[in-house]
This record gives sequence, C-alpha cells and structure tokens, in this order.
Amino acid sequence: MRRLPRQQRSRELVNRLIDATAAVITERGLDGTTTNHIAEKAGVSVGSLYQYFPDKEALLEALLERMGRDIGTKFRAWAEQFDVNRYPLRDVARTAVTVGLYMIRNDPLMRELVRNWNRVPTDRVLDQLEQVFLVIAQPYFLKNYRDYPVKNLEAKLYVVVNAAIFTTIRYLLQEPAPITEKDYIRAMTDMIVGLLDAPGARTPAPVSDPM
Amino acid sequence: MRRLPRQQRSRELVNRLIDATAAVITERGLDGTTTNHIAEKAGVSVGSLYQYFPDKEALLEALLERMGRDIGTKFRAWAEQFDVNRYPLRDVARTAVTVGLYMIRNDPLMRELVRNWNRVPTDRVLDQLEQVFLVIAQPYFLKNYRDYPVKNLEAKLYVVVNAAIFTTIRYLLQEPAPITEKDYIRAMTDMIVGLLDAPGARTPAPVSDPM
Amino acid sequence: MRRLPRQQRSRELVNRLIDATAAVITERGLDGTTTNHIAEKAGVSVGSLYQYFPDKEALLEALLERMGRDIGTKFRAWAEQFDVNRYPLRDVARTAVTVGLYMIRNDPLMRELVRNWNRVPTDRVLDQLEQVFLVIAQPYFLKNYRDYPVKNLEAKLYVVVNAAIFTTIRYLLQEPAPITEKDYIRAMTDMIVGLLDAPGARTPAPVSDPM
Amino acid sequence: MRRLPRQQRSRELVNRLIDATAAVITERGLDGTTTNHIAEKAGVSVGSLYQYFPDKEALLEALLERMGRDIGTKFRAWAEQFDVNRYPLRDVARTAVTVGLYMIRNDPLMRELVRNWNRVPTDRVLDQLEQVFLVIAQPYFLKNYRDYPVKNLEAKLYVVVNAAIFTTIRYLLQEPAPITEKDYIRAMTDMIVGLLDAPGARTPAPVSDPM
DNA sequence: CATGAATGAGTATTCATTCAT
DNA sequence: AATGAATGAATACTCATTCAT
Repeated sequence: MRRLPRQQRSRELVNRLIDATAAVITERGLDGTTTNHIAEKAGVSVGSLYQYFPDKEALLEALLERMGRDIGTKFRAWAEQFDVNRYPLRDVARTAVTVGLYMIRNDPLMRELVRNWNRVPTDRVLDQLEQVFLVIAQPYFLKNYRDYPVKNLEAKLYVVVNAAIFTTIRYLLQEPAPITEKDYIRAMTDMIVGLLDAPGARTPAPVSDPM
Repeated sequence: MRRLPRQQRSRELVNRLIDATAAVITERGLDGTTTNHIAEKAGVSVGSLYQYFPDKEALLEALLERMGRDIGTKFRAWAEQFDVNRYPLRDVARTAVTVGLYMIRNDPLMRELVRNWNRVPTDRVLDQLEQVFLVIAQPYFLKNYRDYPVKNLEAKLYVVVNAAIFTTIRYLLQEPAPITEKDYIRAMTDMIVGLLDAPGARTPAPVSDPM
Repeated sequence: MRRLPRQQRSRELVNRLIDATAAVITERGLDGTTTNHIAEKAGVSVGSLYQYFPDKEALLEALLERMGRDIGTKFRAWAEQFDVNRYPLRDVARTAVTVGLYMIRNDPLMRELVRNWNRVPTDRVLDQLEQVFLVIAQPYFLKNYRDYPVKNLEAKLYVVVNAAIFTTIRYLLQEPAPITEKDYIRAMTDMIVGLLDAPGARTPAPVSDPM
Repeated sequence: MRRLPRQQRSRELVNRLIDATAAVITERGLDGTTTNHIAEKAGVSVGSLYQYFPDKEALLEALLERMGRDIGTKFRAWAEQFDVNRYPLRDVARTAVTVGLYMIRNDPLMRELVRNWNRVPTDRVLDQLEQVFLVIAQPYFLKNYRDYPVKNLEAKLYVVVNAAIFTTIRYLLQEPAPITEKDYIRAMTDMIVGLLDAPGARTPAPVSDPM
C-alpha cells in the first residue's frame, strides 16, 4: 500500500504535464507553446518536466498517444453501444462520419492539432483510428457479407478510413466551407458505401441499396 | 522603348524570386529556407525581395499558385490529349490516380511541400486541382451520363477529389507503405468509381461495370 | 563489533565516490561528468554524495589528490628500485621523462585531466610531483655532486620539474606532433642535464663559461 | 575613395567586436562572457555579432589571433631594436624571459586567457611565439655559432620555447609564488642557456659528454 | 528603385544543489 | 543517514523584417 506513492506521484505528474500541454496548445496555439509555459501551467519547474520527458516532442507524442487511446475507446464504446452490426452499412458510415466531424469541430485542441497534423506525431492517433475502424469493420463484414466477401478488404479499408479522416480534416480547415455540412456528410457516406458495398465489390451483388 | 521595361523587369524579377524560392526549398527543405537565401539565389537583395512580396508567406503563395496553374495546365492537356471522354470512368480514374501518385513521388519540391502541406497555402494548388477535375468531369458526366445524371455531383466531386489527393499524400508520407502501390491504386480507383458510377448514384442504374 | 563500521563505511563510500568520479570522467569526458552520473555509478544517491563532499569540485580535488599520491608512490618506488643514485644524471632524466610521457599517454583518465588541466585542481598532483622529484633529486645531488654543489638547487629543480611536466603536456596535446617523440625526449633530457649538470652550474667550474 | 566604406565599416565593426570580447573577458572572466554581453559592449545587436562571426569560438579565435600578431610584432620589434645578435645568449634569454613574464603579469586579459589556456585556441598565440623565437634564434645561432652549430636545433628550440612559455604560465598562476621572481628568471635563463650553449651541445664538444 | 547591414525577441535544454520524507 | 524529486537560472543562436543610404 505504500508501494505506489512514488509511481503514483510520477504518473500523476506525467498526466499533469500532458494536461498542461493540451491546455497550453489550446490557449496559445502549437507555435506559441513552449516547454516553460507547459511547466508553469503544470505547476512544476522546467527541470521536472525534463525529468519525465526527454524533450518537447516526447510531450507531444504522449499527448497524441493519449488522445489516440481516448478516441479509440470512445469509438469502440460507440460501436458497441450502437450495436453497429445491426444496422446497414450506410447508417453505420453516416453516423461514424457525423460523429467524427463533430468531434473535431467541437474540440479546439483537436482543431489546432489537426491544423498542424504534419508537424505532430499524428500517427499516434491515426494508427489508433485505423485499427478501431478495422476492428469495427471486420466483424461487420464477416457477419453481414459472409456470403459475399468483399474483395481486397484490407486495402479498401485503408483507403476508405484515411480518405474519411483526411477529407474531413480538409473540409473542416477550409474557410468558408465549399459545400454544406449535410452535403458533405451525404457524399462522404456515399463514397464509403460505394467502395465497400458496390455491386462488383462483392462477388455476386446482392440487393441494391434503397437510398 | 522604355515603356515596358519596368513592368517587364518587375515580372521577370517576380518570376526569378519564385524560381529561387522553389530552388531553395528543394535544396534546403522548407525549414531551411530563409528570405535571405531566396534573395541571394535570385541574385537580388532582400530589400528588393520585400519590394515585390510583402512577406515570406506571399512568396510561398505565389509559388504554390504557379504550381497550381502548372499542374492544372498539365492535367488539362493530359485530359485533352488522352481524350478522356472516350474512356470508361474506371480507366480515367485509374490513370489520373496513377499520374498524380507519380507526379508527387518524382518531384522533390512537391514532396517537400506535400510533407508540409499544412504550413503552406496548399489551397492555391488544391483549388486548381478541384477546378481541373471539375472541368474535366463535368463534360464527361454530361456526355456519358446524360440520360442518367449523377445526383449531387458538385459535392461528390469535392469529396472525391479531396479524398484522392489527401489520401494519396497520406499514403506517400507513410513509411513503410502499409499496402502495395498496386493495391492502393486499385482501391482508390474503386472508391472513385464506386461513388460516381454506383447503382443508385444515377437515377436508373445502367450496365454494371465489367471491372 | 559495530565500532568501526561507521567510519569504515564512510571511508569506503568516499573511495567508491572517487572511483566513480574517475570512471565517469574516463567514460564521458570531464564535460560530460555530472554529480548525478557519479552518484549513480557509485550506487548511491546524489544526496549521499553531498553528505560526503561539499560540492563537485571537492570530488575532483579528492580524485586529483589521490592520483597525486599514487603517482608519487609509483615514482618513489621506481626511484628506489631503479637505484637512481647509481646512474649518471642523463640516464635518470631520460628515463624519468620517458616514463612520464608514456604514463600520461597510456592512461585515458590522465589524458582527459591533462587536457583540462586548468579547470581542475592540478596542483594536487603537481605539488606531489615536485616533491617527489625534489626528494629524489636532493640525495642524488648530495651524493653525486657533494664536492661541487649545484647553485640555487631549489629554484632550478622547480623550474626543471615544471618545465618537464608542462612541456610534455603541451607536446602530448599538440596534433599533429611537431617533432618526433625521440627528438622530444632527447631535447628534454638535454635541457634537464644542461641545467643541472652544466659546467658553471657547480661551484668550481671545470671550464669557465665564456659567456 | 568611396570604395572602402563598406569594407571599412565591416573591419571597424569586427575590431570593435574583438575589443568588446577582450573587454568583457577582462571584466567578467572567460566563463562569465556571453555573446550578448559582447554585443552589448560593442554597441551592436547580437544579430550583428553573428553576421560577422559564425559563433562564439570564432570570436575567441580572432581575439587570440590578434593577440598573437601583436605579441609577435612586439617581440620582433624588441629583437630588432635590442639588436639581439650583439649580445651573448645569456643576456638575450634573460631579457626575453623577463619581458614575457612582465607582459603576462601586467595584462589582466592575458592572465585570464593564460589561466584558461586549454579552453581557448591558444595555438593562435603559441604558434606565433614559436615562430618569433625561431626567427630570432636562427640567425642568432647562424651568426654566433657558425663554427659550432648546435645539434638538433629545431627540437631544442621547440622544447625550450614551450618550456619557457608554459613554465612561466605555471609560475604566474601559482599562489603564493613558490620561489622569488629573481630566482625564477635566473633558473629559467640557466636552463635556456644550458640547453643551447652547453658544451656538447655544439659539434666539437670541448669535453665529451659522458653519456 | 536597390541595397544589405542591423535588429532583437524568442526558446529548448542542462545540471549543481537542496530538502522533505 | 539516505533518498531522489524538484529546482530554475543561465545561454548560444536564428531569421523575418526594416530603413538609412
């Protein structure tokens, strides 16, 4: 029972530093974020910061890693609660796109990171997202398309997941929005469904989608 | 006799500065590029540089703008020469994706810019690309799909063009490549076709794609 | 039964810390040596280190002191075993110079310290060396030059000892070596002999110096 | 006549920066000297400093280089004015040692640099000094010792010059002085003369060296 | 118009030392 | 006595931009 204090304190501090990083980025932007700001916000000295993170980049990595985990968890929870398998692909896709769009749009931190995705170890998040969708998608296709397996599923999932993510980022970053949100979601949904559920995508095309 | 020189000189100098910008970025990377380097490479003083461009960003914008125009021109030329309208959508899409992939991969300047797309006024290029594809696509759909107009074409083109571009960028930036190039091109082509030519995309679905 | 432990432990720890200092300097260079490294290498906490040494400098002093003692002991042993008194001054000098040269050149720790001699309490070693040579030299001169005592022996020994040491250091630090080792040793030997055994150096000058 | 201003200004600024470096080192010691201090003392911005010197070290090198040149010039002037060749070696040596001793002792900057000689590009000065003495010495020996050329003169000069310099440095840095200045100068002079002018040093050795 | 010298705010990181536990 | 987490002052260097000439 007295074993943990040290570790606990450590972990607490690490978390406080990651929180501080998130806060400072939100407040001052990625460029305005300095290690000194972060330490100050976390209520520790810079020295301590460097006791727990080798450099600024490591701090960012940790933040992104955590965000990746969080987002992954959220999506998995959503998939489970939503009981994804019960719904037609189109509904699942539309909901996922909508959820993702709103998630980024409403989170200033995420917006700032997304705006700077190439200067930031985005893979920490993207890998998680890809995995999540793969994990959600695979049983879905196994269950609902057992008889008509999708050809080349892995590559298609890679493309569709990344297309969804990056096109959404692009869409959100564009000012003014070139098309309405409704149109965006519909077109994106169409694209996802078109790839995964198109006739010719599965060996014998089943029934045509009603939408 | 001395009428044009001024404007001419101006335009020449502007171009020389843009060329220098491109060259310096290629040689030293975006981060290693300073206004002094650019001025030196262009053979003028920094002062002159600032006579023609209000700041560094403007220089980048001009470069990207020009690249956008060039790429647009190239693509248009390709579309015309290739006589796009004669081919089925799938062929057109596959070729366009392949051309784009190789264009970026083989151009060091483009690679460097793509790697930093979010720090750079990428819109200057993207807008051009969107337009090009719209211009290419619209008559294509008008001609080949006259009787079965694609619903919501504008939004779909926006989504598909951006998806193609950004997913390709993501794919090129990922090391190691998560799927083979062949698989990537096929899946991306499927996605484009799936969105634009899927049954249900057009009012009465025509003949199924032979793929 | 528990009488000595404390003092013993203390002394042991002090030695372990000095050993650690030597080891860390050897491994990471003087600049790369931190008190934390030393404590870690010694297997104690920094806090403990500061219980035994008021500051980093004290640690260095202790190390140098110990090295001085060791070197002194070695040289004294050499002098005794070699039975210095039996040999002509030239042989003694040449051997001493050679031994010193090799001793520094072959000991990485010594090389590192010598390279930084002015940031380090070198006196701890130099004083020892001066004393050693004085102790060696005095009986030598007493015995071999009894009838012709060297004038001003103390000052001469001071000069010659320091000249030998510092010129050797300078010689070892210079890259590339400006003269061959053989030439260096010969010239240095000549210089020592020239000062201590020159005609005119001793009272009844065998041949009066014309100068 | 208007050609020079730029170069002139440059050179002036360079000199001002070197002067500032000297001044700051004198005032705050080598460790307390920062590039910002130097720029401030020189009355320019740090940026300007870095326009003329790539880094702090270059500034030190320039200072030492200049000092080397100055000292070289002074010594050469002294040699010429003193008409060195007219005097016996002993007098020349004694005077040179005395001059050197006082030169360092009376110049706080030199003292600080000498104290830190191994962290500083001392070669810039030492090389000059070695050369000066060689240039002074060679004709001297040619003229005065033509008939009895000194064996191995190059190595001997190297040893004697460095011994004189470094032993003097050591002597000046030692507090309290272990021997009187008078004794020091005498012993050092003896050593120089003993090496260069000892019987056996020149070809027809009056009395053959026993070794 | 052209020049290019001058500006100076801004920032990640280290490490000797302390002191609460 | 021992620990080791916390401290925080201190420093070289860059580069977009200006403006006197």
